[in-house]
Amino acid sequence: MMAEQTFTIKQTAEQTGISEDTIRYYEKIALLPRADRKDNGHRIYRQEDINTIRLISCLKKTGMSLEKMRPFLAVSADADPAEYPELVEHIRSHRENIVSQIASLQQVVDFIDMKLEEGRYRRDYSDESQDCVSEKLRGEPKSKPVSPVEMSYFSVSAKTGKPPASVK
Amino acid sequence: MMAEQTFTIKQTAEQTGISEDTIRYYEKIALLPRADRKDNGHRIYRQEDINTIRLISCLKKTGMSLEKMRPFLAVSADADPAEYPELVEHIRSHRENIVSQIASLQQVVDFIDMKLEEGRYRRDYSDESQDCVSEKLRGEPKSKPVSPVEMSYFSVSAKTGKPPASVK
DNA sequence: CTATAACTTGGAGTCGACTCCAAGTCAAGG
DNA sequence: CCTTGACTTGGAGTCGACTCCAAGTTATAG
Repeated sequence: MMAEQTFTIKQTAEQTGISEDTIRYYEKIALLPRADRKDNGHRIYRQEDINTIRLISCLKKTGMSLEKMRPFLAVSADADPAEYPELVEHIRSHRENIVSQIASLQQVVDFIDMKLEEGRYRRDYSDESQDCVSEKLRGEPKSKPVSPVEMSYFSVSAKTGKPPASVK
Repeated sequence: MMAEQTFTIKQTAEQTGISEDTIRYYEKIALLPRADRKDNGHRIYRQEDINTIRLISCLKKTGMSLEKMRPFLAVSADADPAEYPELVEHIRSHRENIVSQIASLQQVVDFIDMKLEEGRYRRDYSDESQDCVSEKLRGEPKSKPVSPVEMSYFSVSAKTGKPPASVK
């Protein structure tokens, strides 16, 4: 058996879709651990590292900032989450963010579908509908339903930015 | 009947969760149309404007840049999408983006669930699994199964189509 | 009359996340 | 030996999206 395959930074970039510069940048800000080097100083990556980079890329898609990723990577990298209860809370809360983000996204999809499908014979919708609202989320099929859900997620400040100007 | 309710920028900020500064900024970059002013020059907003701002906020959550929102807002603001076929294509394509983003997000949720639940009795997963992939999702709050996504979104080179080592 | 508050404007500053650059090292090929 | 190419480094520059500021206006309250 071969002693575990390794990759250059270029190969790693190709495999992950993250640019070499960005990978170095992640190392620079210590989001990634310092990669091992060959004798000539070149970085070498293993499958494990590629997985980590993919995880970063994945989390980025959820709108998580690089800073907030650190704890995730910690859990991912070493083992047992149960040993870091604080972290677990952190993560669980981000899970909720994501779930609500999915709802948000599904609503945009519904909104788009609505716009695209209803085509023309619509006169006024502008008063209550275009909050891209709905609530059921399923996968693909173009959903008709647009049930009135309170767009609670709208103002309740999802995650980005600051809290909504001190709610009275 | 009353001649349509209007709001100050402050009220609008409160209702939408978008700061006054940001609302003015959106106007400055013409993402929002120039708001009407009162005699004293203060901006006034109507329900329609608030809806538009909410739509922006909504689209932002889907990771869309302000620039790419412009066409969406055009469709939303005035009427019939069927009149702008180019736009419709644009939007349809973003819809696909979002759908795949939902898949992405669902996988992160699954990944988190996996990590949180398997708790400790897991030895190694680090070689192939932590691409935050999985495909089952037992009920939690609401969502049912979403879709049997493969990790195609993980960059063009989705290498081995190997199913995740059947988590759990 | 003053001062507080809610706004206006243009412009400057900040921050996260890259992205690019110059100068240097090293290995292989012509 | 010289060049080419793939890398290294530290640091500077860019870009999107705000966020803050100072100076000014108008309205209301004491």
